Amino acid sequence: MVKGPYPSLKEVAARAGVSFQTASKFLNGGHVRVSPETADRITSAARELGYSPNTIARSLVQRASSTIGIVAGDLTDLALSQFVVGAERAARRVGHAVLVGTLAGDEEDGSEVVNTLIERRVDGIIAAAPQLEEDTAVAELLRRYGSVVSLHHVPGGGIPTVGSNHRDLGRMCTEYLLSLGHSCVGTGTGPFRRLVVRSRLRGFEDALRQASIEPGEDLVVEGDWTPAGAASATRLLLERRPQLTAIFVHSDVMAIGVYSAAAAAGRRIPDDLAVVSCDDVPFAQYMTPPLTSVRIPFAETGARAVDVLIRRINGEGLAAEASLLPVELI
Amino acid sequence: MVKGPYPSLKEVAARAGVSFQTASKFLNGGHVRVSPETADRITSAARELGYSPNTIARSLVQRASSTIGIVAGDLTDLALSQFVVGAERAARRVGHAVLVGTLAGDEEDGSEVVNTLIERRVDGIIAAAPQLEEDTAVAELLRRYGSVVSLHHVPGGGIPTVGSNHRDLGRMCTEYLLSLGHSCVGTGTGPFRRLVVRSRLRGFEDALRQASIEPGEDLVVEGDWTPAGAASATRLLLERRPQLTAIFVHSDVMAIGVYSAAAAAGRRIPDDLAVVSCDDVPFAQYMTPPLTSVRIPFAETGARAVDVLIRRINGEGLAAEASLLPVELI
DNA sequence: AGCATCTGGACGAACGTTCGCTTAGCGACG
DNA sequence: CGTCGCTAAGCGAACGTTCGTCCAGATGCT
Repeated sequence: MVKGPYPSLKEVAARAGVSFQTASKFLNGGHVRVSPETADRITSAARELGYSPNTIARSLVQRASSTIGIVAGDLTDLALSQFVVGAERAARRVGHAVLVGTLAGDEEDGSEVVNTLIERRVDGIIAAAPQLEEDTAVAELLRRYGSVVSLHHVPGGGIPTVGSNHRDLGRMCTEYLLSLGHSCVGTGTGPFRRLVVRSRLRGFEDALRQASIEPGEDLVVEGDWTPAGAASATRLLLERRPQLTAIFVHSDVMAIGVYSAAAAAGRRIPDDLAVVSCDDVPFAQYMTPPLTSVRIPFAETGARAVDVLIRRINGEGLAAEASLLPVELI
Repeated sequence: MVKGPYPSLKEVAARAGVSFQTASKFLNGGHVRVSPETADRITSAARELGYSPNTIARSLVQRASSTIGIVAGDLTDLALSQFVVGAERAARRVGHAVLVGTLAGDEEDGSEVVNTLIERRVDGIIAAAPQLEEDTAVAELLRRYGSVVSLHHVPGGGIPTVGSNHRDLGRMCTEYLLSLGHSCVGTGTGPFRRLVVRSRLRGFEDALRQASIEPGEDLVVEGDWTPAGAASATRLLLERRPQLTAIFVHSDVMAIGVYSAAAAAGRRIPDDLAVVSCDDVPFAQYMTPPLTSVRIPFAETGARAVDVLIRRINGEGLAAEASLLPVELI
């Protein structure tokens, strides 16, 4: 219960018999020459008093908080939480703390969250909330605020983005199904308004065309990331195209809905219906039958985002989109 | 790209023709009487300049950062992320920001994370990392630091805890299976070293005894939260007690492993083997067959934790364990 | 001996706030 | 007419650092 009044540099210095500025230089300020004996006195004074530097005061004078903010969407989403974990680790490694604001749920005010971060003078902001794709107010706020990196496309552009190449991902998944010998392949997607979804869809079409198959509109059903949506998408697909033998869905959780709908329709997986999805959640291989899924390197993306952000904070240029590569898995 | 030099109170005040202290009182300092006209001048000066209060400076003089720290374990765990989301929302509602430190992975140093938070002078800390149950170094650190609330038991005690009543939960799940007519019920648990696990186990035994069934040791197999562990636990259970017809597992993700093992053993669910678990992950009802699961109010627990913490920060007593209640679900 | 150079450390200022005390102006009251 | 009380605003200090400059003494060189 030490609490409240932390010992300050002044007290440490007094005990060591030096000026507090000297103590500051020695304790926090890197490499200043101090005679070995004073060094010793300061060190032990600090230890005895249990000195802990006050980052707040430091931030004030340095005008940098060594803190970055993350505006996160629904952390409950595995993808996002992996991203945040990756980002936090990377940030800590470079001496930055992470302030998170969640945007989960119905209509929380994005601007409010961002403003909270700004008032706390974070050095930079990472946007990792899909719903920001449609929020022009927040987009404007972020654009005005220099150091920002986003996981998703931000309306109006001008903000560097990190992520994976989802067009490749869509193509890869589809090609995998085609390579298995399937010729009638459908897809249950996420909401079309998301850029990722549209990218994956293009990849899907790419692959079909390359196999000289016309990617008919009836092969595509929009979903909403939920198993329920995926289940009804599957029903619809099977109804439209009874000869359908393969499905590419946009997330592992959706795949569960596909399994469920397939069972209800009396289709056996993978004999009557092959399924491939993406995310590679830890339980994918334990589903019956095991799910084929593409791993998306969310944690690495988080680390990458921090990397780009720090560079931006330090004023080093670059604005391009950084892409990372996905890997197949069974 | 406004960046760096935010306008300060002084600049706002200069533009409005008042002293900066007056501007401070009016803008941030609650209800001070100011003549309507000056109020107006200050307001518009602030708006024109795009003034944003500097929380850092405020924290320095007030010796309170309006920030709380969360030491979180693996955020990738749905339970924990729900908790964090709940906590963050609650914190924001009372004007506090949230600094997270993750402890995910092998051996990250808990003390280091906690120290980072302390150096940033968070007003209080919420511990939400299961592995802290075994970390006496961090426990000591937290105990010395007054305002702490934990989601898990902290070695040495002295730290208030929030959570659900897991003994009741264990009993509830087991009774449910018994009420279905099963008389040979087994359980696949989490690691025994976790208090939650032991509590649930006691509830399991309570229920069996109440039904006049001897809770044999061979009905219990320790798992590790993973589907793989649960699958082998299931195999072991079925091997020991071929007449087993019901299983209670400690998480929905583990339930997936049970399904998988049951399928491999040729047991049909729920005809040959009934399964109940807890967490109520969103996809539980879409598994085939739908999973019966107990909902644990993680988000509410997070909010509750913040509540207790804030009270502690304000010096209002109370140290007891606060419990919340779980609800059945199909 | 005189001067430049280095070394260990002190010192003042600044960062942007909040907080408590003081003050100028003004109407009311006895 | 002197005093009181009120209102609107100003002023100084403090919070715990970092940073650049300054200074005294010791040492080296000629």
